Amino acid sequence: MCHQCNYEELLSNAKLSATNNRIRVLEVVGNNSFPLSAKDIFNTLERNSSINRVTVYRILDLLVDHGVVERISTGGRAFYYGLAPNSHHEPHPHFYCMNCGQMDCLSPESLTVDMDDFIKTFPGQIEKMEVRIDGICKNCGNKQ
Amino acid sequence: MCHQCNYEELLSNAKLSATNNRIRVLEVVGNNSFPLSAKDIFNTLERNSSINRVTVYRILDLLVDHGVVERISTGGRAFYYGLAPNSHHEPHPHFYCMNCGQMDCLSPESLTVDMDDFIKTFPGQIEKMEVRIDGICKNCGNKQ
DNA sequence: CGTACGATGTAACATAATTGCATTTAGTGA
DNA sequence: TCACTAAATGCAATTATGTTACATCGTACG
Repeated sequence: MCHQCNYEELLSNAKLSATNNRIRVLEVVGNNSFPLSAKDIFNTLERNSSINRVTVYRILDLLVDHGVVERISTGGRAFYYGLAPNSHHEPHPHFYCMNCGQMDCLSPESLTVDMDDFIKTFPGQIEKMEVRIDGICKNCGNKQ
Repeated sequence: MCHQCNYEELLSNAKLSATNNRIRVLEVVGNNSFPLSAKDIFNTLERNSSINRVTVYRILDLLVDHGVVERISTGGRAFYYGLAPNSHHEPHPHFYCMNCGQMDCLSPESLTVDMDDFIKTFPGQIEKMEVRIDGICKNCGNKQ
C-alpha cells in the first residue's frame, strides 16, 4: 500500500527488532495495493527464499498486536492483512469478491460513516471499525 | 431477533419446505436478539433433541442462499448467523467483543453510512455491506 | 404399495490457524 | 573470543471450523 513507508522504521517505532523475516513479511504486505491472506504472503515469500508457514503466522500476529499491520475479515474463511492505518494511510473500507477472493481497498471518501453519536453513547471499549462490501468484482462479472 | 416473524412463513416465502430441523434452526436464529455461531446453534438444538452438526451447517447454508438468514463475519474465526434483513428488520451494524466473542446488533441509526456515490461509480456487482465494530464489551471491560 | 427425490446422518476430509517443543541466531558480558 | 541467555525460527502435531461423499431415511405422489 505504501512506498513512502520505511519498513525498518515502522518496526522500530513499534519497538520490534527488525529481523530479516519481519522485514520480508512487512514488504509483501506493504508493497501491495490490496490486502493478502497469510497463505498469499507465505507463497510470495517462499518464491524467493525459504520461510516457515508458522513463522509467517507468528509475525503477522505480532505486527497486528503492535498496530503495524491490520487484520481484515472477509466474506470467506481466511483473514487478510494490510498495513494498519497510520499518518500516511487513512482507515478505509474494502471490497471483497465472493468469487475470486480478491480484496480491494476503497478510497476513504467512497463511503462516509458517521459514528460520532455511537462513540458518545456506547458503553464498551471500541477498538476498530470495519466496513466491507461483498460482491462480484468487475473481472469475475465479465467472465460470466 | 424477532417474535413477529412466522418461521414457517419465512421458509415458504423462500420456497423451502418447512422441515422440522429447518424450523428448529430458524427458531434459534430468530429468537435471539444477537447473532450466533453455527456451534452455538448446534449446541442449543442438541440440548433439546438430537441433530447432526452437518445438518445444521447445511441448513444454515441453505437459509443464507435463500436470503432468510444472514452470514456475518466476525473479528474471530467463525461466522455468525442472524435473520436476514427483511420488512421487519433493517440492515444494521454489529459489535463484536474480541474478548468473549459475544456479538451484538447495533441500531440501524447508530452508524449512518452514505454509499450513494460508491454505488454509482463502482464497476463490480454489490451483494451486501457489512459494518462491524470490534472492541471489548461492557461486561468484559468491567471484569478487567 | 412402491418408487423417487429431498432431507438427514455418519465418517472422512479440507483448510486455516495455533501450540508445544526443539533448534538456531543474535546480542551481551566476562 | 567465548559462553550464556533470550528471542526468533523451524517442525510436527493439534485444534477449530467447515465441507464432501456416500449411505439411509422419510414422505409425497403415482
